[in-house]
Amino acid sequence: MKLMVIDGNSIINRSFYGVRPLTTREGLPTNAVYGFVTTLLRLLEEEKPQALCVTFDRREPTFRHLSYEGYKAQRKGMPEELAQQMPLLKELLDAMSIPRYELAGYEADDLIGTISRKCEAAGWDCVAVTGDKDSLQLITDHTMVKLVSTRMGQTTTRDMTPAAFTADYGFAPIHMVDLKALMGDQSDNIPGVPGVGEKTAMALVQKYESVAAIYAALPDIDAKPGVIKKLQAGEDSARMSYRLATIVTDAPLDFAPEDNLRQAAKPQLRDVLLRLEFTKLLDKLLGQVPAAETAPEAPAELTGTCESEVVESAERAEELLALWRGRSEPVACLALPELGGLCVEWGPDAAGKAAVFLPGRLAGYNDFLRAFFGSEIPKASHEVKDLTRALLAEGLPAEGFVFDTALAGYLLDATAGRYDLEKLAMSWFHTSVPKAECYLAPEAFTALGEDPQALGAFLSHTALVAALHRSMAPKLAETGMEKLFYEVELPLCRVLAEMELAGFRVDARALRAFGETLDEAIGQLEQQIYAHAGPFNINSPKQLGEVLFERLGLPAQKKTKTGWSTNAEVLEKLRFQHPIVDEVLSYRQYAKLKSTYVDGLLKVISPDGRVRTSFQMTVTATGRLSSTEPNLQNIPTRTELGSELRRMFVAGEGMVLVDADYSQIELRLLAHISGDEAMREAFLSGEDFHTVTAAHVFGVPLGEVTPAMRRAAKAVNFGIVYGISAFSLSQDLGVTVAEAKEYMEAYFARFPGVKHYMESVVEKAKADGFVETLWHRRRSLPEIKASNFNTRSFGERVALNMPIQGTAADIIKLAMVRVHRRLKEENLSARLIMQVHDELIVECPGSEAEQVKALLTEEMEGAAVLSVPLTAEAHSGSNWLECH
DNA sequence: GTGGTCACG
DNA sequence: ACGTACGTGACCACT
Repeated sequence: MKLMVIDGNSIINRSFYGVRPLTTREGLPTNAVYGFVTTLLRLLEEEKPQALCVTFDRREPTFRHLSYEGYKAQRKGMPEELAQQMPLLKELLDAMSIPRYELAGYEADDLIGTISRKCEAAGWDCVAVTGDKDSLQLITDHTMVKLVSTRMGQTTTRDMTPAAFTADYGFAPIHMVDLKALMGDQSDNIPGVPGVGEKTAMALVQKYESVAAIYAALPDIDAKPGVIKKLQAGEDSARMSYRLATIVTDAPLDFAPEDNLRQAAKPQLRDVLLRLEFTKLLDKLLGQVPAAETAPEAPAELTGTCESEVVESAERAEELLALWRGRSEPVACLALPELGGLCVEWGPDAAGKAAVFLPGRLAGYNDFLRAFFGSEIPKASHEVKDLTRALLAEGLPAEGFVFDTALAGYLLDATAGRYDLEKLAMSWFHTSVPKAECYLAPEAFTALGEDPQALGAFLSHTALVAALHRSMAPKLAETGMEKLFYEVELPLCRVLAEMELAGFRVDARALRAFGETLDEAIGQLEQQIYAHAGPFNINSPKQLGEVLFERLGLPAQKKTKTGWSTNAEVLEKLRFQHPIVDEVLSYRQYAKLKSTYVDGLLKVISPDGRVRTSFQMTVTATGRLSSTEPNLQNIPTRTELGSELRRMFVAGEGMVLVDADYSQIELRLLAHISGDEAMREAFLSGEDFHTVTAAHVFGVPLGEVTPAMRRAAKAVNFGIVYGISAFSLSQDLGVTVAEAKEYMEAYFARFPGVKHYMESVVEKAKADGFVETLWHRRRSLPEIKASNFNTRSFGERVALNMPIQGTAADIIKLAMVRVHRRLKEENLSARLIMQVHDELIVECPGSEAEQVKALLTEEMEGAAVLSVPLTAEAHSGSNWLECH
């Protein structure tokens, strides 16, 4: 029989430092528990013990403390994020029916020592799992130590048997104590013999085996005179260290190996795993329990109380529409891709009723959609922007959306990353729902009406939308985000849906021609580079690094995880050392333009000559939109060659583009939010802001500000918005850290309100655990309380940046809704087609250009009232380069 | 799938 | 002493 005993503290510690940070939706750290469980599962697989238990340290002073006060005095308390996870782990072990042992006054390894001896006495084998080399003294023919070590993120174990130990150390395991007694152990505060280190101690133990034998033979031992002297002087310390290093094997522990035989997990295991949000482990740990039995333990409104029907007659559909009209509570609705089916769930509060509408089963399906989505029946749905786009694409109306569970989930936790219904069920109700593939997989999708499982999944997701709405809506009110949600994000869905459908006209011919020019340049540069270094793949940072820094011997500047850094900043510094460097820089620039922009865009131009981006509303942590497939928010502008691409983005036939952008909105928000008088005046003066700042910081009149002074002031201005440090500023400006520090000090002296804002926002973030924008958009910030310096510093920079970047995002989103509304009200055929964070683009007939310019400026400037002017400038032109 | 690089605000 | 700007997405090489 075999028992495995795990050193709980040792393994959870390793997991904490070895596993990337993980938290639940509410910010509870779980990485150490996760690491522990995965390690445990692997060990069980490897050893297949019949019995299993875990030991823990107690905080109380140990037996060994009593004999030596300094013992472990230097051990630091565990970090808060780890301490929080200890009770979680214990709860999880209990749920898994794994016995755990702790005893006041004893450490985990004392308990392991005791347990291993009791196992042996009962005729059992014992496997002790720990990362602590101390325990190697416990190794016998029947006790093996599985030594866990973490190297470069990889956890490995070594089976230490008597043979393995002796091969490593050259003496028997029991003399590990003697080794420790001589060499000491910093981390355990065992002094050892002063002046005797690992080498000397190893040699002594290998020769004489024990401390007792060494001192018995002194001074006639085979060692240098100096060592003998140190041994003589350190005898007391050696004997005391011997006691300290000896693991207790007779702790008063009520233990019998057979009490630890593996047992079935307790029912609450499911709850514990759900609370920890260990979705992936759920299947593994609940093991062979059939799927039906692990079906969702849904909140009341999600369980079997839902009556459902597949609607098959126009009369019934009419009846239902009549029933829903005039409701104040929304119905929940979920549509299949391309409107291939619709499920509507309604009912008083919890008990739901649901109806499914399918094109194959309901004659007049399209008419029903038109009536349903053309009505004011209030609707809660999931990913309203996409549904709206699907409806509009079919020429159908899209009215009455009053809630979006994905969008609400995002506002309530902007860093969660995913907001699909499966994830929301987990994080909001700690329950699992069937996977969306159940009804989205091609087979299920086509046969939805005949497949009860697919239909059931579709229904339960719709019911989930209803349940989420009931839980989320009050939370939006509590957090002050109602206005942001109902007046900005939700109406924005319609605006973005229309923008995505509209697309942006691209001149494919010009683009192809540009591509050919680039190709020629790329080919030439390639030949020049090969002439210096022979052929290699210039696109491979690895090969390029080898060529530059090994073959050509250029001085390497920075390293990355995997090799030499070859980025533009590094190459810039090497430009004058070898002609190849400039060629590589040019090559990179051309290759980027060709592959990402020319080829990338050509691939996605629709037959009508337009590209259609997707705007993501639930991606960024600050509230900005993002743009994908293609990303139209990073079309080049900073270099002349790159900005040529903007010439290819053109207005449609007979149309023009009107582009309007906010002028320095983030710095204006800094002035507004911080309330700094001098900064506000700088904006009110109407002079160039960076120049005014420079005049203040350097104490010179406006007319005497040099370009270098302006550049420095500008860098500090942006630095403040990003959460500045003197180091980064110095890098940015190419000055010393000391000079950068001087700039910052001068800046803060002139703008004390900004300094005060920076301090108070960080302080408030620490108190609240989150930061927010003027419209109460929120970002939770568990990092700001972290014990790790870098993590915490990151949290502080985010605390400074998010309210500014996020408020700018709030404002332009509101402006988009306002612009959209005004364009409609004024019966213009102009339409919004792009947003790039502080810039909006409208496409309109040439005749509307002047009116649209005025309208854009007015609605953008009027979107917020700040204590400084908020200004936007509009230009028109036939392509993006011309109008920006 | 991850890391390096580079395009944008 | 720590190692540094904030927020994104696409492409390429390489595992």
